[in-house]
Amino acid sequence: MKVKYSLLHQEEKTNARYGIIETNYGTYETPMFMPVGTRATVKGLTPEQVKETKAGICLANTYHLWLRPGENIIDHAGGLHRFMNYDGPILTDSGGFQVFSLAKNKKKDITEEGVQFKSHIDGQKLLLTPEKSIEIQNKLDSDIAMSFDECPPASATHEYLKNSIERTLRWARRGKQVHKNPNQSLFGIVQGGPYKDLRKYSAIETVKMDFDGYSIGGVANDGESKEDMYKAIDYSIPYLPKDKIRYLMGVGDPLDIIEGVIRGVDIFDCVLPTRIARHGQAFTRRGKINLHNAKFIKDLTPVDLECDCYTCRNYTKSYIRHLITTEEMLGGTLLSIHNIRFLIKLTEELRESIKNNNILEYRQKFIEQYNKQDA
RNA sequence: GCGUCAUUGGUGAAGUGGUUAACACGCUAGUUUGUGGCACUAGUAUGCAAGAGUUCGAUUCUCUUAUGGCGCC
Repeated sequence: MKVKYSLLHQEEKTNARYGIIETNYGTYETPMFMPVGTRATVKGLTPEQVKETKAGICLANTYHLWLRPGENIIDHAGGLHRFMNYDGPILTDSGGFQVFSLAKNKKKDITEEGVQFKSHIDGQKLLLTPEKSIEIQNKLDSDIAMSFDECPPASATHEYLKNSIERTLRWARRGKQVHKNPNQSLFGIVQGGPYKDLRKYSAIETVKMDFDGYSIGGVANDGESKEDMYKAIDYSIPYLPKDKIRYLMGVGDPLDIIEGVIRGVDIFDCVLPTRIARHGQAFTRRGKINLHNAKFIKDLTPVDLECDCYTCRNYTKSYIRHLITTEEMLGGTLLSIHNIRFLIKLTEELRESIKNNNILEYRQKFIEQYNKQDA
C-alpha cells in the first residue's frame, strides 16, 4: 500500500501539526526524525540498535546502492528490507542530491535527459536519469521513493533556479510515468532556493502531479543561511496539501528541526547525528559537546543527564572519550545511538507540545537551555 | 680510568654562523544539515643538556661540567 498521512491536531498558534503516517511496516507519529543509512546501514548500528532509538522510517540511497552492490543484487535478496534485515519503513533518496554533492569538484553534465558524471568509486562515466532513478528504487523496494531532482547550490541565481525547477518538474513527470511499484509511494520535491515566486511555482506545479507526499529540497546546502532556509520552508508550505506528508530534506540541527516543525514540516532526515558522532561530538540539552575535549577525561556522568538512550543509561563521558580518542569503533556507535535518540526524543517532545498548543513556549525553553552550554 | 660519539618540543626526529627551528605523530580547540564513514581547519619549542668563551651576531664554532651509547684497560 501507499503511505497514508492523517492530520490529527493542528497547533493553535503556529503551522505545527501532529499526525500519523501509516506504512507497510507500521504506523508512526509525526513530526518525526529519520536516521540515514546511505549504503543500506545506519553507520555503526545494528537494526536492533536503530529500533531502540524508537526510529521509524530509515533512509537509504539510490545512487550508492546502484553502484554497489547494484539494484539487482538487492532485488535478488528480496528487496532492501530483507537485504539489510530492517523491518521498519525505508525511504530511498533519488540520487539527485549526490549529483550536487559528489560532483562539487568534478565535471558534471546536466542535460534534459539526466545527469552525466563520473563514479566516485572507479571514475567510470555514469548517466542517471529520472527513469533510471525510479526503476532502481522500484527494484530496491523501498516504501517511499523520491523524485529525481536537481539540488542546486545555495549560490545559484534566481535565473538559474528558474530553469532548474522547470527541468526538475519535467523530470518529476517522467519519473512518475515509469513508477510502477504499487507498494511504494512516490514523493515530489519542491525547489526554488529562498525565492518566494519560485517556491510557490515549484510547489503548485509539483502538487498538480499528485504525489503521495511532498518534500522541500535544496536547503541546508553549503553555507546557506538559516534565514534562507526558513524562507524556503515558509514560501513552500502554504501550497502543500494538508492531507499529505511534508518532508524537509537534509535537516537535522536540533534548532532547525524545531523551526521546521513550527512552520508545518512533518518529517526530517539528516546525516548530522551519525556523522558528528563518528567525529566525537554529541548533542545535549546544554548544546553540542565534543568528547575529544580534555575536560571530560575524568567525567563519570553520562553524555546527557536528561537522555534515556542506551548510551546514557550505561556509559560515562570518561569512557566514551577514551573510545573516541583511541579511535575505537564502539565510540562512534555509542554516540550515534545517543545523537539519533536525542533528535527522536526532541520530536517526541515537539509532538506533545503541539497537542498542548504550547510549542512556542517549548521552543523558548529549549533554546534557553541549549545555549547555556557547559554545566 | 682512558678514548670516542652523542644530547633539539610530549614523542620520533630534520636543520643552519644571521629575520618567524622543517616534517610527522601526539596534544589542544573548532567545523560537519537528502553521508565520496573513520575527514577537514587552526593552534601547539621566546628555544636547540647546563655554564663560560669566540663573534657585530651562536642552537650551529671552542672549552668545562652533567648525562647516555660504544670501544679499550
